[in-house]
Amino acid sequence: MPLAPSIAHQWYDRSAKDIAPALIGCTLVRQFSDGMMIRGMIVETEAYEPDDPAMHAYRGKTPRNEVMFGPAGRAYVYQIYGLYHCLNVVTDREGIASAVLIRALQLETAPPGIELAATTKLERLAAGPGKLCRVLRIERSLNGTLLSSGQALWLEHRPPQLQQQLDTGQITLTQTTRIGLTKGVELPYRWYLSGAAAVSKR
DNA sequence: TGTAAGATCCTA
DNA sequence: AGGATCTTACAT
Repeated sequence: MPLAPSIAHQWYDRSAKDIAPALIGCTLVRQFSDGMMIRGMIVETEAYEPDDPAMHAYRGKTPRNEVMFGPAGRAYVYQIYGLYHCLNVVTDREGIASAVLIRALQLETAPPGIELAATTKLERLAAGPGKLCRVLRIERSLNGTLLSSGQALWLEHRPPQLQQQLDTGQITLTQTTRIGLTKGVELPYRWYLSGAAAVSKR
């Protein structure tokens, strides 16, 4: 089976609310310097738009958020609550701050070195933005990483079979409001794969 | 230089 | 419902 190419940077050059649902079903790949890989299917995303009060760049450019003003197809990684990291894909044209938060992954296999206790299901290991960054060892050093084959992180398109299931309605996406915010709470910018066990919250 | 809030997660 | 834990942004 040939290797799937990573998603090209031009693909991300649209608004976050267009990209967020399109990323559901795509595969996130984390590759380490020794060649080890962890792969998981994206099952939950949230969009953050320039005119969105919940967006980190709502009040302009700062050192933390400047990656979001750059070209699409890079990683925006920040630390939250002093304990966790969150991974975003930068979207839209250069100069427009816009990003998609990756909220949950369905891992393909248990990551090496992580023992699954009897009570810990694989589906819940990356069910949340902080949890998936912990499992994939994504931290602020990866902020600004180009999402491209051979880098530390990249994305691959939906497998044809999944695309067909979406086209025929066998599988559907749910669109709803975002989680954990105090601003922009009414905006319906969260999407998840209906019924997926790895979704953070239903 | 101080401080309040935060795109989370786990336990009780 | 509360706590862990610390960076960031903005006010003073």
